[in-house]
Amino acid sequence: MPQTTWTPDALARVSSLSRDQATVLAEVFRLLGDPSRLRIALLCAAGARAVTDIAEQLDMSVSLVSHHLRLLRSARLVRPERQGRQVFYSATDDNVRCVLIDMADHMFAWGEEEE
Amino acid sequence: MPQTTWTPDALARVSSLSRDQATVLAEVFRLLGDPSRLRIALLCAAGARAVTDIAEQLDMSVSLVSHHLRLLRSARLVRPERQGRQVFYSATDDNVRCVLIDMADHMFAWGEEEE
DNA sequence: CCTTCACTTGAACAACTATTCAACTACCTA
DNA sequence: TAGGTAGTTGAATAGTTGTTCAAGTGAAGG
Repeated sequence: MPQTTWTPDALARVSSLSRDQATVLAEVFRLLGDPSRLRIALLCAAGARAVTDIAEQLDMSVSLVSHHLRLLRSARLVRPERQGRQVFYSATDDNVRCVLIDMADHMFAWGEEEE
Repeated sequence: MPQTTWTPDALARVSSLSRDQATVLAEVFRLLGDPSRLRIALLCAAGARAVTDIAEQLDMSVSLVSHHLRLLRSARLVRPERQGRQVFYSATDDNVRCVLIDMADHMFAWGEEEE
């Protein structure tokens, strides 16, 4: 059930973003705007995973996954953690995890109901 | 306050998107991944606006705004409505409006709190 | 009809991006 | 130390994208 009213604050903030604010915000959207990267990000949001495991599960080359992880890492969307030879990646914190999963879940449900 | 647990359903759905599902989902993120387009989309989400007004308010050329609106339109994120010589664009429905504003508001707050 | 306003469209171009391949580093173990 | 496993990184490339400019609609007014 869609919400149809927001606080004047939220509306004002959101509809009058400065160029700089929009750039920062868009950067995150842009990173999630690639199918491969989106799947990697969501996988990491669901729990820590090693690079090879991600590559295998998503049927991508390790190199490609690593390249994408570097971008997600530099935007602080995921965080690496060495454990022996493997590097486990996961969402940087609960906040990021929350936003990622909620957005995807929200938009996924939405995508299913139309048409 | 971040949510740290989700229904197994939501987690499973979100972390095991097929290539096709990821592509559809990523497409929307990709569209919002450009600063200019993001600002246009949010402006339309906040209320119906004519193309010239959008261009003026965001300091872009009318042509550029129109190009971006075409992309947002073809993804059914915005909807045109002729009124005399002007064409007013707004979010296609309350659901889209809700998702757009909530996502932006959410991520905007998040962007502010880090660092 | 002609003009003006409001917008759309197509071509063209520079900038950027996803992917692959090969070479490289880091860590473990035998 | 030698060798294998796990990941990173740089270059190269094919493809995509944002923006601009010029030309093109469609509607209203004279």
